[in-house]
Amino acid sequence: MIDVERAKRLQKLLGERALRELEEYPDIDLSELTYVSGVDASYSGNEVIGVAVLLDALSLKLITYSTSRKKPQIPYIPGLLAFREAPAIISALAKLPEKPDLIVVDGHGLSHPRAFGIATHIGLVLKRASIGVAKKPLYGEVKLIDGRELIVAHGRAVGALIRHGGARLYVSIGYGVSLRSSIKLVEFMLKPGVKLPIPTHEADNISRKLSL
DNA sequence: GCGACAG
DNA sequence: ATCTTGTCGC
Repeated sequence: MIDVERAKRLQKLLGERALRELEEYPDIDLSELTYVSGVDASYSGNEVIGVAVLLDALSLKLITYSTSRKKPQIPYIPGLLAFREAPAIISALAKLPEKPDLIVVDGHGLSHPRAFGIATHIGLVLKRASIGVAKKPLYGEVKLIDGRELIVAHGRAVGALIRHGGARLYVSIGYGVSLRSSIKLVEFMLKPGVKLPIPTHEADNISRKLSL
């Protein structure tokens, strides 16, 4: 079992670092990407099932996927989701035949109480660009800026609320890619009739079947 | 103390 | 996340 207070202190330390480096995160154009991954987790009995799908970045077609099962080392606590799901997800990502250029995570990135949500956590551990896409808000205020609904947290614009087919998606910077590009890339990965970006939708799909 | 609270 | 009945609407 993980020490909750220790985990929060670690997040605060790494989150402050992430906020400092935020300005240096580069714009990343779709043309620079070859592979993109979508990750998700589900549960079966007392195990966390991590799923990582590998897609062609341009066509968004599924190439393959991998999974990993782990015993949760902590109960679900809002703000500490990564300590519960990231181990299985990172393990699954390591099994893919190719390293993705971008990882789309089911959950928040910098729109987190200590600026260190699961998307940022996974991106930093693997040193890969990542974006968080959550179905519900967690932390930060939505403000209209330049005609866009941005998520402001820790004094900075770290994400955006994107309305898609009646639903709302809370997109936030994960790691290594600017907010501007994160929004643009997620919008590209959204398709009519599918609630989530294709990468996480595919991971969700597979993840759900494996928990049965 | 009260309410909020990703998956 | 997962467990679950009925109900509303195309």
